[in-house]
Amino acid sequence: MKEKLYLTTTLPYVNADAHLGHVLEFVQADILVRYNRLIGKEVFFNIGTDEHGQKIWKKALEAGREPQEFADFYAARFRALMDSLHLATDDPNFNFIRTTDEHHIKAAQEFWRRCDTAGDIYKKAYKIKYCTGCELEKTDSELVGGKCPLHPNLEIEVIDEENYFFRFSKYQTALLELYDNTNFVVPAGRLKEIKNFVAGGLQDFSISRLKSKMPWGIPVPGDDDQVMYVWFDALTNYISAIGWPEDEKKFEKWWPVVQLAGKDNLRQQSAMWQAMLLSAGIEPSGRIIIHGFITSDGQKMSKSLGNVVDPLAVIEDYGAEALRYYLAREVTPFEDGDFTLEKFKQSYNANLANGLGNLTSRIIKMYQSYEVEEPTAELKPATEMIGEEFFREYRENLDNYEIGKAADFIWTQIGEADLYIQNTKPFSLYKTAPEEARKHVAYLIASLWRISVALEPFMPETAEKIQQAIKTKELAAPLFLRKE
RNA sequence: AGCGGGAUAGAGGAGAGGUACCUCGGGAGGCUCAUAACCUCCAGACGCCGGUUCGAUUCCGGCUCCCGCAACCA
Repeated sequence: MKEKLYLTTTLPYVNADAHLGHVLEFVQADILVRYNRLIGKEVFFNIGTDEHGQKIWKKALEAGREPQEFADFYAARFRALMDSLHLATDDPNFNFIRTTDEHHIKAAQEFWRRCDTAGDIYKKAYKIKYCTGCELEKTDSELVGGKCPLHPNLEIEVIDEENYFFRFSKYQTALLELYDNTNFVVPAGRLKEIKNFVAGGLQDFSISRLKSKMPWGIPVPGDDDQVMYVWFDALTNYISAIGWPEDEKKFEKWWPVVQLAGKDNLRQQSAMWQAMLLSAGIEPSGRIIIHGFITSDGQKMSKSLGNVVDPLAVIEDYGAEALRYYLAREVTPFEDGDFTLEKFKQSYNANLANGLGNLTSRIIKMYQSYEVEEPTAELKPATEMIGEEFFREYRENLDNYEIGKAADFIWTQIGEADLYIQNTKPFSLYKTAPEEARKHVAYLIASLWRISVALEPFMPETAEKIQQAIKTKELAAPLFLRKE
């Protein structure tokens, strides 16, 4: 039987277009998905959009549109982005979930019932601070001297709202036990962080909102006045995506999940969600992999700083393959990584144009000019080849989610091929000893083929182009032209 | 206050108890298959103060400076 893997990203909240952070996670996920398929696993790949909640409701109101219409608009744009990024969307085990899908709504409600049956949901009055000037809830951190900084002449009102709460506190011990599995959260530093947090004590959190104030959510079963708070609803997507609750067979086949999430999601994914699963009587997630943020010139990207990079613009100028390359190799998988257009261009020119692209051109040119025979025995299918000793280091890195190090392996091979050409000089040898020259070129073709195999998870289209060029002895167009 | 991460050539990154590596940039040379590409060589660095050690940039302690997080923002 084939080994299985269920991998999911965090669902982005669709109140705006995707930014580079989302794209980083999508690309990391896609590389892991493609790699695991390459080594022979059957992989279910879940990705999608989180569509309920106050922010979307408000934005829709402001725009004078229905929240669903608003969510549809952004969901379609996110879905289109998946293809623009060359994600493996044509695989039957690719799933794009929307939290407004009928099936997901039913699953979220059933999940609620299970937690309720377990005695983990209760109603209590919940005090919020409210500024009548802003007509908004305020948190303590937003207040200055106990008053709203925008309306210092008004008193902050305290409003009591009855909401449902989830007994998070009940699961402290169970969570700490879960963290005894030292690989539950990767990297280790993040596991330590969440351990410390949970050990410090947990407070129950609210999981519903008054429908009269904010109707855009999944109805709470058995209470027409309340809708689910968006987190409670959204987290259940990881199980509803694989058929929970009614398709037990499918669920059993894929669960537990390996999740990718940003460092801001550490608590939600590795503590809150796990407690919810325990409450509902479902086995916890398999693993949570936490990545960092993309900064720009060392600073958080933000509209006010004007340093936001639009992923679509980068794809427009350089192509998705180049963006995938940068995110995979120049951004460390677990720490923050920096992205500026300047750095991007530099890396593109050095590694894609001068490196991979130029190497491919020079090898293919000699291959066709010197009438070299195809080294057929060396051009084995990728799925067969990837298990060879040659790729051991590459596989070990990807098995440990070390995406950048696996990419380094590929570029080491590229460097060695360039050096091999320099040392054996087939281009001058061809004049005096053409057979010798042909042997060297055949060797180079085999190297280039191996490079293309390793490249598949990272740059699927480029890998395909290289293999085509080898098969047809013809490079249709240079892979990556230098940008000035 | 607390928690976490970081400080490595001009810039950006990797690294390991004992010749400190890579990319870009600077200098010199080589090659002509290639996308002014590719190859070789040269110059240039481990924040500060202690400790452990035969030996620390790497381990430990302190200091200085930066950057996150601080309950639901990838």
